[in-house]
Amino acid sequence: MAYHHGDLRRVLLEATAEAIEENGVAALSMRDLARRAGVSHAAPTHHFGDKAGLLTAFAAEGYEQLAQELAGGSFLEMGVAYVRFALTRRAQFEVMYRPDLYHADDPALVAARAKSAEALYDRAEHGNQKSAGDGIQSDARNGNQKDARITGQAGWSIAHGFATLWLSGAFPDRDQDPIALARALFQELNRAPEDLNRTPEDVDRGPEEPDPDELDRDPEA
Amino acid sequence: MAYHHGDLRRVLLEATAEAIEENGVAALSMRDLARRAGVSHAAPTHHFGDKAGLLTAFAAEGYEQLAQELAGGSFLEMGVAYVRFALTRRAQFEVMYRPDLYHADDPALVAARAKSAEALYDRAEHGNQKSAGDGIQSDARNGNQKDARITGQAGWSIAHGFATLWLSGAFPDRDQDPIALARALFQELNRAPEDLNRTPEDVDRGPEEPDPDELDRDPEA
DNA sequence: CTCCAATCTTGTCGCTGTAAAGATTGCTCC
DNA sequence: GGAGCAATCTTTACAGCGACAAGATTGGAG
Repeated sequence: MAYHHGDLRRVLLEATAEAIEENGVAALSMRDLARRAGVSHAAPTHHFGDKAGLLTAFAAEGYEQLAQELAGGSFLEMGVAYVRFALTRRAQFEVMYRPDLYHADDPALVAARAKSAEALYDRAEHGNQKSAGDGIQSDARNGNQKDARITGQAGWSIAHGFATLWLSGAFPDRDQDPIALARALFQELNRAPEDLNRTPEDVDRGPEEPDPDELDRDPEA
Repeated sequence: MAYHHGDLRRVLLEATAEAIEENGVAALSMRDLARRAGVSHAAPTHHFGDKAGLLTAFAAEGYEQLAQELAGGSFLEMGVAYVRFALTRRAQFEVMYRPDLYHADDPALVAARAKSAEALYDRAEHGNQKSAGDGIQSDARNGNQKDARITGQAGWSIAHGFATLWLSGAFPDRDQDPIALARALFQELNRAPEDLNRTPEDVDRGPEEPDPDELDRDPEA
């Protein structure tokens, strides 16, 4: 174990995920990470400045990974991918949404976070290419960007809420497949939003001409 | 500041909320609470055993309060009440859903948590008395308890997800009224679930006779 | 009035994060 | 190839933390 470890930074980030998954983020300790990496207790500080710095890098990496896994697929599949990410990369997920743990204004982190948020809203806005009947659909048909954001935030909320509730053990069906349950919950999202009486501010937002690439409205039911 | 403080336990619980709202739960310190209460550093331990014990009592109190604020009102209003609770009693809310911070098997806490969960599911099951057209409705019309649980979990998820995302600053519209935004998101929940093709296991769950107290199905759209 | 149990204090221990200063190494430039 | 330099890691030190043990103080029951 020489002075130059090779890629201590990377090793520490992986040890972070490991440690959090084992003992929770509250019990995370820099010195424990150093021990796991076989390095002196002050070595981690050199790479990340302080504990918040470590978690900043950890969260930023998480946002990058999330943005990547969110790319492609329908709106519904994006929700599924969101939940899958939360359950698979549990440690990253838990840190990402606890901004009191890291430097929330770090440029790299802000950029990564914006990237994944963009994926979320983009899908809500540009609609759902291939899953007519999936349960989650976009509001792009009326070209209303505000509705798209509402749709995106609703989908984000239900996916995020399910993931956190599941992870915290709040749901009773612990033996069930969480992904299947998540799909069932997504079905509860609006499928026929044309009966939503929109508020006046929504309407004057733009002309209501139907979208040319409207292809996800199926006449069933 | 005599030996018998009066109601140190209560004072400490209130100081806990204060400290968490100021510096986040990660920075919470028993010794700081003692300082706030004007008491020696070991006094809190006597009342709660350890830090996890303090947070156990704190979370249990939170679940009690939540159950209380969830009582009464429509299914939609319950969602609103949930969000309002999360934003108002932020410290309690943050601790409640971090079971790694407290003794999750504590009897008092388990009871309190069950009480609020019961309120959630009950409303989903027994339906929505007064808000036909509110956007969230129960599935009780087909007497299917599984659907009711799905409905309840979907509502819980979207409310919980919105609350946590809002609190973590994930949404861009920080200036907007969060309660109004929450209402808008709840509108995205299913209003016409009769077009949901239910799976076979759902169907054989019981006879499909319509509920006698069916009163929230409006024929619009 | 006495005694006891509840309450709070004091002192101590090992652990933590952070900072400062020193040791070792690899790389660059001459 | 050798000097110097910057990056990397170690060592040492310190204050704050949670937890424990032992002692001081108090209110109330008998």
